Amino acid sequence: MPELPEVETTVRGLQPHLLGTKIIDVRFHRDNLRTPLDKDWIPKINGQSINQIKRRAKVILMHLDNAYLAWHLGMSGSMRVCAINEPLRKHDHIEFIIENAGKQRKVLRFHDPRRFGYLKYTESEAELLKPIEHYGPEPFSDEFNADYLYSLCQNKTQAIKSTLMDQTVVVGVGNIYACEALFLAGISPKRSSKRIAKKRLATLINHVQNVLNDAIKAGGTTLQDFESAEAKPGYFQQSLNVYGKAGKPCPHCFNPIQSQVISGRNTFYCKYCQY
DNA sequence: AGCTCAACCTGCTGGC
DNA sequence: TGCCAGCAGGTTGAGC
Repeated sequence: MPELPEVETTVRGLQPHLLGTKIIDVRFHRDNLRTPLDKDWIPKINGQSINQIKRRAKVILMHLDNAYLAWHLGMSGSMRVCAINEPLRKHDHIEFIIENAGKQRKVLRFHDPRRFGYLKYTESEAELLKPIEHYGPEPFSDEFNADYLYSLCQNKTQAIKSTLMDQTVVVGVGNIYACEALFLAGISPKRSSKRIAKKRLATLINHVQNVLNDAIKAGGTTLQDFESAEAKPGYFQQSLNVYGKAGKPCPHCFNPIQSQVISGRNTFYCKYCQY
């Protein structure tokens, strides 16, 4: 997926098209994504307006008049708004027909080849947030600071990269941006979390924030499956330093970038610049 | 308690 | 050219 910048880009792209519009109809083109799709609520949301669209962690939250929706893009999901007569693409699993104040209709489509995404309907905000209530702070919040991260790391022997990708520690950092932030901070992804000085963790936090911010500004990283809400590709991939660059020269020292699986995920780093 | 790994699914790429 | 193994941005839960 879409890591945090891609989800944020999607939210920003959807807002101008969807806010204030009314849901006319919902169509499912299959029965299940990661979890079964429950059709019972469809009649309940027809006629409701979309009043708010926001992001928490990697989840897109929509507030309707009397209901809430949580969308997760999984590993390959994307959402786009298009003309109502545009032909369905393969893997367009969900459609929301929407109508604006001028009675013009468009369609919101959820596309997800690998079907790791989900759509959840609830009628209370508490229930909406339940699946993500154990999550850690947002990476841009004041809560995500060196004191916080240092104290958490004290009882963790696992690799710092695994800690960084743990959504209960901080949300939104996936494999790409974990690799990139660790490279910029000069910290080896394999280093035990408890063996990193607080000052270095402060540097790491800065780079996590910078890397995510730059990616949001660039409209998200486009790999194979990501498309932003208006189906324009993002451009951040041009500025990746190490991710996916095994064997290519390190931008700092020109030695070849290494790759190694850490906690089941391929990890890219420079063994000379990161320790 | 902390950590690792498999599983969920399809599509693309690279090697033979 | 064509086939097939391997790999891909996330998350969860089982098992060590």
